Amino acid sequence: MSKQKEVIYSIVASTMTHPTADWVYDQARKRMPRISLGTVYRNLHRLCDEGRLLEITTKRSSRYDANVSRHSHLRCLECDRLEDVHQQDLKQPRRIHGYKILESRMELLGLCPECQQNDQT
Amino acid sequence: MSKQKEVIYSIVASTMTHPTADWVYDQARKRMPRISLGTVYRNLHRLCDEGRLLEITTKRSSRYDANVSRHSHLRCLECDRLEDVHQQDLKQPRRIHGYKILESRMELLGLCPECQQNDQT
DNA sequence: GTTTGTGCAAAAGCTTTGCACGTTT
DNA sequence: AAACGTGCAAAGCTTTTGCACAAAC
Repeated sequence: MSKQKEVIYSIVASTMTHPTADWVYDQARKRMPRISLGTVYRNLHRLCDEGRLLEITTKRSSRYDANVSRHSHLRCLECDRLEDVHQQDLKQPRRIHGYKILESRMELLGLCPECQQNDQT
Repeated sequence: MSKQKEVIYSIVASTMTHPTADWVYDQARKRMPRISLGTVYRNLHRLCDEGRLLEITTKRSSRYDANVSRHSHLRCLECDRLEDVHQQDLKQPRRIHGYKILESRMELLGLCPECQQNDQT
């Protein structure tokens, strides 16, 4: 684990804001002024591959989360703010954490039949 | 409703593949060779604003869906294929439409307290 | 000394936008 | 003519990548 990777992980782990790569880069430069954005992206990907971070795809950009346990997200349609929601909070329907809920989407992620077959090859 | 907008809507409505803007552009050019990609993007956005299309954000790009009724999505982690899932199909847990399910995410979309306040101003 | 990671800069998507022109009313 | 939509091209943003160099093993 390189010094850079360690710093990047600790930055993501230290916040609840689900930061973008660019925000992580800005923070990282405070500690390592010569770090490059490419390095930030490379390490964020590696950390995701290792299962230490979660990547959440947003309209504008990807966001990263050090909480890799099973949970859902609450996103503001206006400012793109992203928050964690725990399972037990999901009982109330129209209002959670002060948000006015307008839509909910369930996304199931996996492998389609074709890709499962290709994997065996 | 301009001729271009009509063509764009009908292309999205004619497929179940949740196409990207680029794919829509390719199809549209077959009918209107001089249509531009900018026009495709502009009209896709207008159609979303009018509630006639749904935009689904993917890692790679945005995808569009003419089925605006409440439903969930099934996405292949490998090839990015996207399919609709109906509520009643969600009972079986690990396998749906032949997909091997690896993760599921619920996303709640709405307005955060701050944006609700700004809206009133 | 081989492997792995880095900084830098360029390139590669996808998407948006300024502008002049065309269409519609 | 005023309002709106278009085609084209340029620009904008996020993300990826090739390369030479540095660090780690």
